[in-house]
Amino acid sequence: MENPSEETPASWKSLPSWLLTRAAGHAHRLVADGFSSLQATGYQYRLLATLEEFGPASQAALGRRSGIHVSDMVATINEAADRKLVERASDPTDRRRNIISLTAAGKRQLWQLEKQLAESQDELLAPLSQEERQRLTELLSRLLDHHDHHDAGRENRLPLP
Amino acid sequence: MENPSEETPASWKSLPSWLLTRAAGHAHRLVADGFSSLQATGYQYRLLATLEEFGPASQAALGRRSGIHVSDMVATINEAADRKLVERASDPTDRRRNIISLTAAGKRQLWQLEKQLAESQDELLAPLSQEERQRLTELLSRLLDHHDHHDAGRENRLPLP
DNA sequence: CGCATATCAGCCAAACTGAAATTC
DNA sequence: CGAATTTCAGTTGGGCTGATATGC
Repeated sequence: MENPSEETPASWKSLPSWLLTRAAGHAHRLVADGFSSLQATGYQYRLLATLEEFGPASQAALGRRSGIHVSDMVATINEAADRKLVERASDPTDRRRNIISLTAAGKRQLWQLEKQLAESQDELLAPLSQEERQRLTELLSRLLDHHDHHDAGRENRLPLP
Repeated sequence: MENPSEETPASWKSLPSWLLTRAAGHAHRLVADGFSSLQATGYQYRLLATLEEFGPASQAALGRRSGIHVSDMVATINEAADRKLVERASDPTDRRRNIISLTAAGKRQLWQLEKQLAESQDELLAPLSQEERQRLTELLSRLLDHHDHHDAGRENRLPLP
């Protein structure tokens, strides 16, 4: 989507799910554009930020902490390791595991990304006052709390044949 | 993403862009699941709703009104036509155009989808009061107004070499 | 001529699934 | 043995681009 620009109508365009989806689209574009100016993606940022916040960890643990799927984590780490932003070392105490850690270059890259990210948030929220920003954040948090704790354990409860 | 469920932390998880993206994810899942129980997708719904609201039109016009890309519109109409939900007739006054119109079956399907959609909205907003729902809607609308009218005419203004 | 229309082929990022090999 | 970990290959739905053929 993302270019009505000609005719503009329609009932469903005021539905909360639509507004949310579109707003998220703008947010995603702003953030992704900011990141790409530093040759990074959302996955790259989340990997680095999780490493800095919780320290070195196995790929599986990083996946759980960052919400990145294990199989995507492999590719994300591959790229970060190629660019010397993280290091992969095998865990001597458990030979299934790799221990991933942040390099100095990775930390510098993370700072850049955080700066970019802050600017993106500001651009995203530009039309809202401080109070409004806070109210939006609070409403969205309430929504997420509900659905995260409530929809958890959904999925495989299908009506079996 | 969509299953933290083990460890739960992280600074960036309170950023507006993140909250928005996640909330939109839940919204999308709820709506898509509802639609899929009627063998439909968002594109199918948007096509039918646009046809009902504005009447028969060419594929290009439907694309502009619904925000569905012309090339996706082709596939969407193909499927709807196969299922007799819409009819394709070539425009006698302009032989480039097809005129697409809603069939009776298409209208019935649209009603079902609208019912489903209303339920999804309610499930999505379950944790919010009426006033809160309205405030959320209003804040999101403000965000969209700004970015729709403001980011329009961005893209190809790159810093040339 | 330049423009609009319909169609087709393919790309992209993000979130997935499924399966295999290895080690605990 | 069952369970966890890493890896690879593939899929999905939504939003795209680019090219082509045709008619205005």
